[in-house]
Amino acid sequence: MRILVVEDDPKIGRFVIEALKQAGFAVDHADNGDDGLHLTLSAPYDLAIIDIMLPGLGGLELIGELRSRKVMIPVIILSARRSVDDRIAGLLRGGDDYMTKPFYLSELLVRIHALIRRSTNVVEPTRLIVNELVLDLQSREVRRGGQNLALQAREFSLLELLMRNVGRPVSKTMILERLWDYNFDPQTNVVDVLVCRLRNKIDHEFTNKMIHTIRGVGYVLKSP
Amino acid sequence: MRILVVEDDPKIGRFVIEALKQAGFAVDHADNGDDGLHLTLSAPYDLAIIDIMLPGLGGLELIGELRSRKVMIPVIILSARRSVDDRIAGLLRGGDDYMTKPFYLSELLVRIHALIRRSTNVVEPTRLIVNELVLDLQSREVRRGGQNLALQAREFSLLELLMRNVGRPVSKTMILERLWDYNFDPQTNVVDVLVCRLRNKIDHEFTNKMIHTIRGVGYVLKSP
DNA sequence: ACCAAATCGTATGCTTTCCGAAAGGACACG
DNA sequence: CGTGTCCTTTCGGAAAGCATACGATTTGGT
Repeated sequence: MRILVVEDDPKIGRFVIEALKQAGFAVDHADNGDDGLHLTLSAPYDLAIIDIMLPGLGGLELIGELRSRKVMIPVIILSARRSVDDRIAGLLRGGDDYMTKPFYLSELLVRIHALIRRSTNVVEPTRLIVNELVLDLQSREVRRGGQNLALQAREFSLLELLMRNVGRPVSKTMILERLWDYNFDPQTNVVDVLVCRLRNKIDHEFTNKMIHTIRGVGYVLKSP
Repeated sequence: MRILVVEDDPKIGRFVIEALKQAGFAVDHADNGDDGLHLTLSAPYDLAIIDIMLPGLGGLELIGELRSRKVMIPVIILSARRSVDDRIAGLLRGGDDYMTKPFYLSELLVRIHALIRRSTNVVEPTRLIVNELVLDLQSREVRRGGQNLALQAREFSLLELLMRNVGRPVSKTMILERLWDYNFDPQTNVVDVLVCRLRNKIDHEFTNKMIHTIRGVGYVLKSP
């Protein structure tokens, strides 16, 4: 899940970004409206969190631009004021939400999940299960056949991605985009290495391998 | 949820009222005991926050009046003094609480929610138990395997937070937000230090460690 | 009111753990 | 059989976490 945060206050920005990363999202950040617009147009985000008060292109204008260009990602608006401005109300579609500062992070997270659920029409499960492989998103635990596996952050995200696409191949580019910052261009074989590391933990001591390579395309997770 | 604040110090009063409003409560304010009494008798509040030192009718007398008229709303008493006065103790019912100034806003909010939960007959456990670890919310005592542990206020809160989320990781940002005030400057390692201190008391002399680190995310409490 | 003790945020090094980079071998496919 | 893709291992810098020390502030007792 990729989230764009458009917020100029460095303190709040850092705070929110840090929290979202810890919650397992891929997060990009813009500290003004113009950069925000460019990013949204160039990368596929699942959600945007936009402050109203921005230098240059304001939050409202930004949203207006997006809507007029038919970019329909759900938006959470951050505002310092308590009451909902009419202009804000006008811009918000059904898939949007509104929060006043200060807010509790837990509340922000709840709303994010609600919005994503609504916009994708999918009930977000707390655990992913593929055959004997179980990944618990809440406790961040991974088990294969009763055995607990200690994955690190990146490996965990990769496995999550693979499990959400059981049977469907996931391309290397896809993995790159989902797990690393958008403008990260590795000249190296990071993805290969990551897959290798994940395999060592998931497949190595099992006869039935679950991660398969599709040459020239990417990888698939298959239940044996 | 309607809350009445009876407080004559304008600075503290504004501070608390603002915070409560932002937390989503409807707040009324009286700056002396007599007005406080009239308001309580004329409007149905879910909770009252009453300062002890008041001009005119004092906080204690106000509570006494309320109780003798069978107005049974839960009360949070604010006092400048550290020790619990006997007269206060006598007036407090089960549904009341007590705080000394200065206090952390976050703590006030926690107590408000606890009180409202209690008074609305949602069962609120008085003690949290995770395996051999017992935390008593009322007496504020913590024991692990019969052994009594002396925790600081912050350590206590942290342990409470962890115990309420057994098995679920609690992110550092979450801890910051819950134990300190909103967007407290996270440039330091307060959380690390606090966790370290708590560990020394909870885990240090035990073989089964209960607090585990999840790199890049936060901490979990696990029963061994 | 004063002093000792306790508390708690900050600063600072140390240790551990990640994870990207690189390189060479293995394998698949034409 | 040759080329290109993929796998695996190793290495080192960087980051995250841990522990300790210090000092400002608060607390509590005389």
